[in-house]
Amino acid sequence: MSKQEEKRKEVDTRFKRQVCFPLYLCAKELTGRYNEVLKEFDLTYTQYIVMNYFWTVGKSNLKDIANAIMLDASTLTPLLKKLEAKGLVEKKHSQKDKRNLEIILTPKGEALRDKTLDVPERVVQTLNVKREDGILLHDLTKHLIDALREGEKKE
Amino acid sequence: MSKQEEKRKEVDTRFKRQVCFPLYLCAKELTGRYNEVLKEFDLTYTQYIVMNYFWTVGKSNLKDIANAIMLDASTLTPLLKKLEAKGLVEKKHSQKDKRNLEIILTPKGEALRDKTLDVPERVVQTLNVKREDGILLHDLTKHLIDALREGEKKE
DNA sequence: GATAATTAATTTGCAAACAAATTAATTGAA
DNA sequence: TTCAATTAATTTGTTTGCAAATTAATTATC
Repeated sequence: MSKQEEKRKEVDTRFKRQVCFPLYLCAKELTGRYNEVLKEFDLTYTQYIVMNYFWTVGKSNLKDIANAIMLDASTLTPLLKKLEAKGLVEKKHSQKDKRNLEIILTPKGEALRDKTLDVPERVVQTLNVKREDGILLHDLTKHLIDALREGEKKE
Repeated sequence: MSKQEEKRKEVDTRFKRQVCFPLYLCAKELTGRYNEVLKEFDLTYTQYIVMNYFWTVGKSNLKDIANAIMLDASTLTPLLKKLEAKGLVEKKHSQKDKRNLEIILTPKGEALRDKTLDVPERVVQTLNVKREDGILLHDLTKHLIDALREGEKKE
């Protein structure tokens, strides 16, 4: 085996053995930072993600949200109950199909949008990451997610 | 504002607004794949991480593990109890300092090492990611984690 | 040497997160 | 049309994960 081949094998092994761990740590740390900033709005990171979905897409039903943000329906049921308890969303069963749960923003939920506009910026400020690294990280993870979802379709 | 400046601002905003979400999804998906593969060894991803720590470092105490893999002590207490119940580790209070909980691998825990050697490889095979992308992702997240830990020290 | 401060681990309480089972409503097939 | 299959959401059970409070042991201070 040539030196180059050995090197490639070593890097390969490193990748295979550890690629998940730093990723897992990063995600955990970053959502932690979000949670700190979001505390002032009485939101958790996941709740914030769901609210972002509403702010972007508007009203929706549980299944579509679950699909869009890749969360299990059984995770969303209690989460939406909490958002409802906070007066941010309202739920009602669809007339067309009573199985469907339609969820809409309340005025209070709508109003929260502007108040939280600078949250991502505030989080990024607490990390000392170079802009290029951040963009690269974003693109890579986005690309990976797209590939995974593409893969799921075929199966 | 020049076209280039506008572009930079747009990318900046995109980074600030979304860098966390794809990362969060990737980590969730990847740990999910690990969990699928690890089911056959009756291990969860986090339990596997802790076992990896023992396989690399050897015996340790709760605080050092918590620090090394960035998990709260209160997360590890029940996890170690489960590993103990499975007969993979043993716990005993240190003679020198009775507050310290020393944890060591049992022969069964030691033996599991070889059996799980190809787990990372099997997980990577289920993703269709290019080797370079994987290495890049690894390096970026590792770098980010290092920066975050460095930042913590100063505070 | 007694007491205060610190430290290591545990406990408690709460919020994800998913798998598997269940319920209720709709669609499809005989 | 009736009954089976499918679908949307919920419930149940288990594991993470952290924050805050607690317990037990050690170290520091007076």
